[in-house]
Amino acid sequence: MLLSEDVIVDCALRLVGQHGPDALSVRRLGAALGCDPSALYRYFHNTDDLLLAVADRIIGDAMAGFEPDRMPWRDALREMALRIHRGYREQPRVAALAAYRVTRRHHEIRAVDAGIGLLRRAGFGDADAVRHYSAFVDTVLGHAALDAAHLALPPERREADVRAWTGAYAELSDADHPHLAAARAELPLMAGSSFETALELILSALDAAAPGDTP
Amino acid sequence: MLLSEDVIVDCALRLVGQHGPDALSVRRLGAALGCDPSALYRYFHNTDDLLLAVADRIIGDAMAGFEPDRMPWRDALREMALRIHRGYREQPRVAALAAYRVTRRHHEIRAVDAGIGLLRRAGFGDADAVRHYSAFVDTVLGHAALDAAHLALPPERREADVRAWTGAYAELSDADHPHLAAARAELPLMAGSSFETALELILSALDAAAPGDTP
DNA sequence: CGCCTTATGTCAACACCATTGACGCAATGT
DNA sequence: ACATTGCGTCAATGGTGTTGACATAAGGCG
Repeated sequence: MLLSEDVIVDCALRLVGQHGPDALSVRRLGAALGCDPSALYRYFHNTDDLLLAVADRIIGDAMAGFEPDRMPWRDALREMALRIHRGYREQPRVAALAAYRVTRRHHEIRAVDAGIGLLRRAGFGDADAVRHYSAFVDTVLGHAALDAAHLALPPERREADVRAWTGAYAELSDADHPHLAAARAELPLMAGSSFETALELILSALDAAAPGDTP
Repeated sequence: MLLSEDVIVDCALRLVGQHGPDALSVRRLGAALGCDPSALYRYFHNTDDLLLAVADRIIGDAMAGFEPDRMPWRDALREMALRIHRGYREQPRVAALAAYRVTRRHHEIRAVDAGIGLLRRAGFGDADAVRHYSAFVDTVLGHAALDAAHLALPPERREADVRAWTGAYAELSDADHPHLAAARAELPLMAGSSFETALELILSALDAAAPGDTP
């Protein structure tokens, strides 16, 4: 028994980390494992299934050691968001492929249970807790996917995007773009990630909407 | 001269609209146009180039007729978000690949100018206006990418994701997942898009943070 | 022990995909 | 009238996921 789900997922993460997202193909994976590509179908129904397993591994690693019960719900939600975001940011190439998927696997299920629990602790009713958790986690995943996609770009393309905000965007005619002209000095702020700003906005909105703590 | 950039982009949009996102391939496009697939390379450097041309058309269509000056800044931001989200949602395959790009083109520049203008009108200083616009638009784009990617999935996989929330997720042991158990009846809420909930959260947070209107 | 079943990896093949370079043809400008 | 250019075709290359038949090894059991 050479292969196993874990061995394959390990290898997939290593492969994508080293050779980019396009390296994740059944054939290359088989070559890296030293087995026939079709052998993988003994362990995963198809490539989508494999991708979900990889995504769940990322979630599990990111959430390892998370103990939401030891802190206020806002802080716990913030830490959860930062963990997920960091986990995907460290594997940008996988994140770009998998951030938007429902893995239906163990680690994701645990995370969802914890997240909904935090919002119930904030005083939300069951329906509101689910709705707000959904909005919260999708916002985090959306930013993670965006930032990951940006990180996964070839370096020269990424630098061109950054330069756009400090260079090209700053040279537009003032008449056509009065607000860009007024805020010209601040435009480089557009180049970085806005994840933390958005996270604090969402958290403050949830705080304002929460019926009341039940600590 | 049978072909042209416009004819090809038109056909690509029609093709995706009629036969689903997977229909967008050079071969099918060639077949639909009645020409050899390789003829498209006379007009576009590669498929990515073609995709960006299609994306540019989508952005232009989505923002056409937007007049932010005619309404309160919150309503204008909301409409802007809905327009961008709808535009991408109608072309999921294109959105999934292009939502995170900085186009640096005309329509994007206009939108950024308008958005920053709205936050300046809300009373934010230049730096805060840029920071908050960045967080706002990235949240919208992140959700658009997520929803689009979900819609771009093959139908049976999308349905499997939806079923996960109504089926598999509802059958977990209560002891291991107390909050999922408590909110079991509400879990199907996780299956749909959370974009509008998140949008209202962000808008209310911006509203609360705004120093004061300058209408 | 010997047989039968099951698990697991191999192999060849199918049907797609993007992309490229050589080729022919027709129109255009000189 | 001739050369050049633009444009579509053709054939080929090398990549992709997935499938079904085949071989081989491992246990379970009479």
